[in-house]
Amino acid sequence: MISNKAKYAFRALLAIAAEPEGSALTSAEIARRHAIPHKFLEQILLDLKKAGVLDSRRGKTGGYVMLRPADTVSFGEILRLFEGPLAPLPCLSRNAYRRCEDCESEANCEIRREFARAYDASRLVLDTRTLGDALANNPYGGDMGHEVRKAG
Amino acid sequence: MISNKAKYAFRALLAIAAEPEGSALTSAEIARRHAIPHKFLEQILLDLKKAGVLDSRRGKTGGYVMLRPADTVSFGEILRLFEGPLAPLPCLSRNAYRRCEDCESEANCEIRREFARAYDASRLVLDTRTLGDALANNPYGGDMGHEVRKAG
DNA sequence: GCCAATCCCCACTAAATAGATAGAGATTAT
DNA sequence: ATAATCTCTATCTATTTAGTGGGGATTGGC
Repeated sequence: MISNKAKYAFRALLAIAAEPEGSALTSAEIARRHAIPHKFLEQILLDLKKAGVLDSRRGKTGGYVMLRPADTVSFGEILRLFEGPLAPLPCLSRNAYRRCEDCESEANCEIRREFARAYDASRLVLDTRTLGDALANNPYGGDMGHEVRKAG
Repeated sequence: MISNKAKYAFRALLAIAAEPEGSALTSAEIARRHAIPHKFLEQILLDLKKAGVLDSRRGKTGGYVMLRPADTVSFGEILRLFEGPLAPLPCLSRNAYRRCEDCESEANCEIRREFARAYDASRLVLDTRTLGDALANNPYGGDMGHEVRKAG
């Protein structure tokens, strides 16, 4: 199960990305819409800003906007930001590799071999699908050009 | 990342399943071989017994044996036993479904839709591959008949 | 019958993580 | 000025993880 924090992050990002270009969304409004504790959400949005995903404006007409286009932000990237490595074993993480202390031989480790298969399968999805894909309501992830939302 | 507990469970199961039929393996021996804290491992083996995966004999010649054949025990089953539902969201778990409290419509939830894709991919692997497959060192999971170990 | 080895059961603890809550400071439009 | 917003730091509580520890029950060998 993913954490509430990560789920809140996705809810917020999808709301911000769905906003018309140039128009900012406040943390209070996002919190209200999705019943997210406001101060908790502020921390999350701040993390997303520090990670270079969001930009923000302060003051009366402030709020958050996407810094990068929604179709360049993958689900895997956001998940890693809030949950740490996605790999089921430290010895399978490319980004945060650590050897299992009790492992005699990675090449012969049955656990590693089987989990690598599961991890590869889910990573392929998570690192491929983007916020843009999700908003486009496009089950097979084809190129949608400039379109953002396809009517149902 | 999976828990130590789950990892220990896999190490123990693979050791027990690799044993010749009818010969039992003691918790002390498994703990020694794989540097697992003994008392912690005992709890794990007991859980596996209660789940109907292992059987045990007490007393001087005691130890643990597989209750079910290794090729009927999937990685997903063991993982669920120690980690709870594998689904990334409660609303995606078949076995332990719970509605997301803040969700207005599951059918229209972008987060649910995307995570379903990732979950399907990894579940397909975890619920298909068995301890037997892993021990057979058989990367593509074909039928190995009665063979348990294929020489390298 | 006794002993030692083993599994079985239950209680407890220490550290880390999740999920917030709180308060004050910085910036900006009006 | 002021009110609304983002920004930063600290703190708190509950849960989970990863064990540890002390016995009790069962069994085989003597």
